[in-house]
Amino acid sequence: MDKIRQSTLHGEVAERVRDLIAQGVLAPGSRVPEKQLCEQFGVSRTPLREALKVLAHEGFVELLPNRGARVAKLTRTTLKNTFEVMQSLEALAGELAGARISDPELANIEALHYQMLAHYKSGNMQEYLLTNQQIHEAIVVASQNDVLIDVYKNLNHRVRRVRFTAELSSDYWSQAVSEHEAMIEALRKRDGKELGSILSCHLRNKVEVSALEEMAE
Amino acid sequence: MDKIRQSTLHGEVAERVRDLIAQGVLAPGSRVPEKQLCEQFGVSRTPLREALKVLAHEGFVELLPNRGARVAKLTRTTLKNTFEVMQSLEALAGELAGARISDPELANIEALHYQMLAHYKSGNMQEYLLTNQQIHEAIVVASQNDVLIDVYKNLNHRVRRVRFTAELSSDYWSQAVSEHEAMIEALRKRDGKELGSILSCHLRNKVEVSALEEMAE
DNA sequence: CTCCTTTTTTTTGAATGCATAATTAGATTT
DNA sequence: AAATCTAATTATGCATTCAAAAAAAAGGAG
Repeated sequence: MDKIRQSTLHGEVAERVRDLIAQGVLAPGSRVPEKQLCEQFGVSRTPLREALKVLAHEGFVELLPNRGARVAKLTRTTLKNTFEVMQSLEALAGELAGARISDPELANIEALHYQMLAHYKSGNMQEYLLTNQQIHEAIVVASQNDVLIDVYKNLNHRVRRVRFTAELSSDYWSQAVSEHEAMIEALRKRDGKELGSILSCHLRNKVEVSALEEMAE
Repeated sequence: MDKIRQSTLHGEVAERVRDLIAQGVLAPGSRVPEKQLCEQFGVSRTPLREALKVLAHEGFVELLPNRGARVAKLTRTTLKNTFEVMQSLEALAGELAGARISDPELANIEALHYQMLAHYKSGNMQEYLLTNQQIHEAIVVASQNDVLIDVYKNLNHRVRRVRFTAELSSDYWSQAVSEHEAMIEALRKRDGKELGSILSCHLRNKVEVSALEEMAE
């Protein structure tokens, strides 16, 4: 069952702006052109500004007094800090998922896992990273902790713009894959403790950080 | 050095509304009276509504289409989930703080610890809980991870309205105190691993949850 | 008196308006 | 021509206005 899509105008606008930032259309450090975006979206400044307030709170933009919103730069430090927190949240998610995951959810993750392996074999980095990401998200969802899911998704959003652009070294890549094997094994045994500790050591984040660090700031 | 206090009107308003919710002036489930609050704060509806969008994103209020904002109810489940995440974040904070805490920060936490012990001895629950809270916050700050600090503070905000109203049983209370002793010990040794594991087992949250559960929803 | 319908009032969501601050463009001086 | 000062333009922050929706009040039937 899907969540009720509460369509609020400012919410729609926020999502569009988030996309523009993620896609790099709005460059880090650049100002957010209110008027132009209003025309582009066909809305007045009110809902756009409401959206900007939310985005500022989320860390996507910075509000400078009397000079509007600027796209926030993703510094190396912030990126590292974000991954640090996400890793910890994933560890918690793994622990909880071990106890709470449903059979269909497990089956879905297994399916994703084999997909991911296929992408690994064929060397398709883009697809690999996407599927990898979906697995991690699925584990978080399986935690059944709405607050956790919420916070995780928000952090994930923030780093979206540097995601999927990384080049993994083959060493790290193969290690990440073997860790994923262990994760699936732990999940099948519904061993949350084990899954949690694998995830908290899982160096996916570290890999990405090292690969992405140069992109930030 | 304190952060630059960027005073935005909507930010101020958001804080005021948060306070009203925390203090119970705005009851859970009740509607947020825009007009009245505007008069009370002496601002127009624009900044108030901007604040409400942010508060909705933070989980303080819910926005219902064409019927404005309602104060979000803090259900037992949400409360439990929130503490679950906070506990995990504190564990991470402890780990990081062990490696990164500065001498003045440590001294400050030690001072707070003795204060807390004094409140324990004199049976002053209110002051005890407040100081206890300050210690946990100080550890989070000592992690030097801005993202972590940010997320933690936000979650802390959300549960503020049920904080400091709990009645702890003396058993739990004494155990919590002894755990705090161990925490301080670990901090002195700058043993992040140890501190992290103490915090992740620390049942302060559980205690509060059990005491607070009846208050929620 | 209770329940339902219709009208009035209030509230909400979003656009517009306006004063102030910031930016740009142009003029003046060196 | 470079630099500084001034005027025009534009952008921003907040208040106000307006149409549509919801809530409340008044009226009428059973």
